[in-house]
Amino acid sequence: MKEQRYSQQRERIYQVVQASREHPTAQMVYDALRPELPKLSLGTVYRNLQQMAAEGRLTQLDGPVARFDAMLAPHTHLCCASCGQVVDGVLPYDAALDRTAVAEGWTITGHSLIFTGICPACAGK
Amino acid sequence: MKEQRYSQQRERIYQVVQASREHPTAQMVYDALRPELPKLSLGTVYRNLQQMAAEGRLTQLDGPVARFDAMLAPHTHLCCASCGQVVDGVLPYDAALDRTAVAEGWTITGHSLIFTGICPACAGK
DNA sequence: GTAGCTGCAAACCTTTTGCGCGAAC
DNA sequence: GTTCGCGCAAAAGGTTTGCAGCTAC
Repeated sequence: MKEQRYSQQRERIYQVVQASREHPTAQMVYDALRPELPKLSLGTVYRNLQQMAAEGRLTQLDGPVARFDAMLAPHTHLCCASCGQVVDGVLPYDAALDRTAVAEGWTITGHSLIFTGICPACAGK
Repeated sequence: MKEQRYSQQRERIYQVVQASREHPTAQMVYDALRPELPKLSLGTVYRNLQQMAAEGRLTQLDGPVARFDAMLAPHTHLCCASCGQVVDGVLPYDAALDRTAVAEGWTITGHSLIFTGICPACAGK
């Protein structure tokens, strides 16, 4: 395992993901930081998000474009089919499911429960 | 709504997705059809998969690369974290969840339950 | 004859990567 | 001083799109 050094950029990227409630994409993080770090590179954002996801410091949400979540406690998500926004769900994550889902030979490490629907903003269009 | 015409390509694309149990990607469908339809274009595969997904004739599975499923009955999926393969899960889909998950102002249309783990093939590496 | 669909190729967007310089230790 | 991280730019997927010709109706 490689030694990891402090970097201002990584800390700010993490803070942006943590402060946001919208599970930002790499591009969103980049845009959010551009005003204060004008020299920031999008490649750096990707590198750090991926690194923190690998460490388990962030969770990566699959989708057409990857989103990141700093809330590590398992929970569910709601995804709007119209605008693509993702918000946290109210239903708790049921870890017991992982035990009942075992299939022949598989080792289950977790699950993701994503509800699809229309968000309030898009419903009124 | 636009009128839709029959096309040999679309039918074969659908049949490939339906016949496969691996939830193929566009590229996989393309490769599968190349021998019999050498002039087939990857763009045509994408266009038709997307069109059938929009119609509800296929389901699109999110991920780093999009996969398609012709099994419309709700069910769960197992995704291998190592090789990325997706297989159908044994646990039935619980439609009742959609009613309990309602958040302020949202209209829920369905949900996706994806288990992550290691498949038998990758476990033995 | 009139749309719709195809094949082809270019464009797009997201994500990854190679490299030389600057920063952390 | 050594190693790691950054910024930059190019490359690498995956997916979409414009267009001219062919096809279903």
